[in-house]
Amino acid sequence: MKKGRLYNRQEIEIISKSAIGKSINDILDEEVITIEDKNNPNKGGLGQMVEQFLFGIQTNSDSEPDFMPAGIELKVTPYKKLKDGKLSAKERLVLNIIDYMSEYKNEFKSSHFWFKNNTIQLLWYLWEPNKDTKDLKITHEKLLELVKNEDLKQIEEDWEFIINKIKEGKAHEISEADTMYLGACSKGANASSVREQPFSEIPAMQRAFCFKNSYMTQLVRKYIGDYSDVEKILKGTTDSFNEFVNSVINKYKGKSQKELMKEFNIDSSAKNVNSMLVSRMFNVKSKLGETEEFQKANIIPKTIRIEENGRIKESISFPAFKFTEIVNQDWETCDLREELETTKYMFFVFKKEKDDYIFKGIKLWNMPEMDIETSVMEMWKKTYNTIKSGNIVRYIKDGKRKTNFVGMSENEVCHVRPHGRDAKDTIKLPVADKLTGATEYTKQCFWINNNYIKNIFQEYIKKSE
DNA sequence: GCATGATCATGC
DNA sequence: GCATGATCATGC
Repeated sequence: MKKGRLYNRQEIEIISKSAIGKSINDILDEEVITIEDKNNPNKGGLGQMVEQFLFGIQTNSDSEPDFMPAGIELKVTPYKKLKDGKLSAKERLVLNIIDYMSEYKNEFKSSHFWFKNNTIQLLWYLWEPNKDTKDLKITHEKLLELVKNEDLKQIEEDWEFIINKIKEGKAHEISEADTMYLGACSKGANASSVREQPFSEIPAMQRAFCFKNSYMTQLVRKYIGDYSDVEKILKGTTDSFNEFVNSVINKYKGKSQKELMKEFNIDSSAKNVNSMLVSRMFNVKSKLGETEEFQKANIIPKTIRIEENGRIKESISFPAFKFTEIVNQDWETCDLREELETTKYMFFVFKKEKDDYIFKGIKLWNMPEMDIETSVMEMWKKTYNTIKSGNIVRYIKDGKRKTNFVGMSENEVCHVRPHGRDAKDTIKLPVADKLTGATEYTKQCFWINNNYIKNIFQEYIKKSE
């Protein structure tokens, strides 16, 4: 029954289910499959091999779905096990390239995106390090029908957002972090892979629609496992994410830190008391950023305090990094770049008035590509070199160590500073520090400069002046 | 006043 | 015990 592209929905389902528990090598060992190319199974990735050896279709770059007339697109996608045992998607799911010159003419349901991807047969395989691709096993399958998907509303909103940027002549400003679930990821060898856009002379980076890594991770946890203890913020409401967030903000806007502490029965001198208040606003037990909706959209909540004079006193910290991991990465694929390119930050603004901080509202923001590829890159590369060369401590004065890490005054956007319990909270260095001989050093993290971040909050700073 | 090193309370 | 979000403390 080799019909290739002509398989119908039921046949696709049967074949997909038959692949579960098998690797490409297992599939090739089976007698049933007799494809001409069976003896040349070395080209392409796992996805192409599955298309070829499981379904008997040749890789193509057709604008149609893989199976016609069934109208089903086939996607083979990896997930992995994290150190803490949780599952996560290994990659974003890349869909079709965005044709800036034509896609804007369509409505969502008549778009090329919809035509190609409205029904996707997913095959998941478990990615494991140091294992031959042909030995990785397919473990789960799922037919993803967008029309029945609980996230369809958000996906359509995301599509509209991207299309609007094209219509505004701003295709060159699109960022994957712009949207919630459906993203526009860069596609091409480097920043010089550009194409024309209809409403501007500026060439725009080639991009494809994708389901963002964070969204795929939630699908993995939902359909493969590990999902039960994830808290939701949307409980017993028909509101969309945005509507719900707005209703919560409006409920608490204008209240002070002291009032909110009283209302939520929090008596704490913790430095992150405002973030505790924010979790309570959303009636979340743990952390707001760990809820299903925030994870799925890759939104990280942060609180920010604006002083009476409009200054933001403190920079914004990231989790501490591991020195040994930094030197094993390069800029193109490092965690920091990945996070900044794909993450949206939801700032909860507290502004100082008299002896209290008033909750003023939120601001959604992601770092512009331009800043990531210049200032952040310079900082990251210098951090890499500092660690790799063992040149961390510059000198010691009054018991305090002056370092060669990138400081605030040196970089417009970000810097490196300690981040731990105290100076004794150390972690292993890949290369001993030349000056002190230390083989461990106080944990550090990347910080976004307070003065850089200030520009984002002009509306809040001006408003009450 | 600002930049930098250091540190705190919490939750799991 | 540790990671995290965040603010404190001090010398120039």
